[in-house]
Amino acid sequence: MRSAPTILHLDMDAFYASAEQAAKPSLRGKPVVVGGIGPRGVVATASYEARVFGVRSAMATAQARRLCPNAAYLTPRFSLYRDISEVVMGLLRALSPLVEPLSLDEAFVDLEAGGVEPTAAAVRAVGERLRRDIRAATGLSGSVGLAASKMLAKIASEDAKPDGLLLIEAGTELEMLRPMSVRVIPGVGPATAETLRRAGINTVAETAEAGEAELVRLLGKAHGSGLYALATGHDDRPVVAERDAKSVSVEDTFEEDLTDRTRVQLEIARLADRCVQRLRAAGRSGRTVVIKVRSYDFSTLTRSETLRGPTDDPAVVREAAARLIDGVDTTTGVRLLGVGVSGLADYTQEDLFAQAASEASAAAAAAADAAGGAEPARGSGEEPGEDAGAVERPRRWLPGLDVHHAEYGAGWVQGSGVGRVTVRFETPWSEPGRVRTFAVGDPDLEPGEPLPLVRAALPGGDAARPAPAQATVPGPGPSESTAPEDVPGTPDPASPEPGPATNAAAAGPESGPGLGPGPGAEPGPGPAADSGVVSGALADPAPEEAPGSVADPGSLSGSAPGPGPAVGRGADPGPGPVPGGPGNGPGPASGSRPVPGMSRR
DNA sequence: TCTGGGGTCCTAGGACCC
DNA sequence: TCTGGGGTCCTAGGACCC
Repeated sequence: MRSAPTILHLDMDAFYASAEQAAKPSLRGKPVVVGGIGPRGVVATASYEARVFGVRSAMATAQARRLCPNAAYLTPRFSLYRDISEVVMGLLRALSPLVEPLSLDEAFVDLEAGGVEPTAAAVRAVGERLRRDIRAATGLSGSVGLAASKMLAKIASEDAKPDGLLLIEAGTELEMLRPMSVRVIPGVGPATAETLRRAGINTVAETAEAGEAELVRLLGKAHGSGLYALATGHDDRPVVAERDAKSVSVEDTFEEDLTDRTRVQLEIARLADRCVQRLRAAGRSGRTVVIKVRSYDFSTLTRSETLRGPTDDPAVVREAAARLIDGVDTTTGVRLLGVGVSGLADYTQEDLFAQAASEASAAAAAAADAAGGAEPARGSGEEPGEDAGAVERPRRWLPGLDVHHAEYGAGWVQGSGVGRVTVRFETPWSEPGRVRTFAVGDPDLEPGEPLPLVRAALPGGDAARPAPAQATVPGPGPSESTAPEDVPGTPDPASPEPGPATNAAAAGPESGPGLGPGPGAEPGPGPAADSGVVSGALADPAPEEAPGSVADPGSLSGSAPGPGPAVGRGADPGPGPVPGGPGNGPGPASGSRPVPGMSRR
């Protein structure tokens, strides 16, 4: 443990949800839930406004809908989050060469290695400036923890949320730590906490007092002694930049359990291909192929096979995966299938044949796969049955998706169904926009790309101020990089509507076209993933889609068509003036309250 | 309307070798 | 002709994290 709080931990506040609110002015100040939309989806991030209703990360989306029916339910747009993350990580790297990202929205920074004077005052100043810079560059807030060890810096940032900074003075660590629940210690999850609880250990102080021998007896060697060290404030884990991945895997949960053996084999082959594409994209090859099978009852098993040498050949991985699935009984129903490769080596063999093959498949697979890799409930259109090739995918207007209209400019799909698509025309820098409805085949409407949240966040840029109409070009570095991939492939089923309007949306169509598997469902063997998306959001009658809301004609007028009564939440954005309803300040961060042991993202 | 997707690390038993 | 010990690799499962 250092003698000065020179380890910084940054955690962006409600990252995905905040990014969506920043991108969609009509959602600011309103509950937003980002995650899987389908019947088996889970919440990735809930905005603070949604947390007030009890919505939490990792909760089933279905439960979230019950708790907070008026929230806007959006599918994640990873390309956007990745772009924002790159900007943030860039700011961190300007502070020190030692930056250790933990995910898109979290990282440790070793300020000492960055030459920051090891005093509380200097370190605090760096943290405050960082928070300002992040807000200026991304429009989002992040919380900062500063302490003498990784564990404490992380605990501090959690405590500082939202939109805060907490520095733990050297020497005061134990006193702050001891009364806390042992769950604050990284590595202590539900199972470990329960084991400890049964032994009468609930707090950090009790953990320390139990002694190392007792902890090892209860939890095993590594875990026990590791926990003892952390509980007594000993944490010398260094901040390490750049760690090579040790495995690559892909998996899909199906909307309905698979029972057909042929279908299971087909999905395994597809997953193997997607996995290899990712492996190759990373310039790696691997030696051990693993498949994962989750049954109808959620029990999960894995089977693996180690090859004689590393490979990045899709046929080899596909065959290994096929052999493995052959030995698994799937007659009772399969909920999830996965394929992974571990024992990674740097990709060396570079024969032309492989190269060509990879490029060929790239085109076909790129969109679908990239989307797949990035999107949970993707429904990228993987064509049923057939093989790659799918150049002509039916256009789907899934809620949340960015679009561009020849006349009205940039906007996003709020919902679609029955041959229509409703779009809200607004950009990150505009006022909340209006909603308009078009026929799904309207030639003036086309898929768009995520727009940068802050104008001119990049080099070339500097756009003084907004010029709404011009939504297109400003692709600043970041959004440009990945955007192309997933835009098209990214189906975002989402839901609907901000505030009160949501109701309308929900009510309307949802009931309309019959929810769920009704009659229309079963559109075929579509890949589950596929169906996932479509039916995901809401109804899904025809093969078309119909998630989201159908737009309410009412919204054309701009005002909230709403269900009149609408729960008290803010006024409808419509064209209206400032959104933030009554209580909430505009900032996403505001209405919040940290909720103790609460969520991550 | 139970429970995503992408990872990491640890444990434990068996095979195999010396 | 019951029987030791150690090391490494492989497989399977589980806990945990974001």
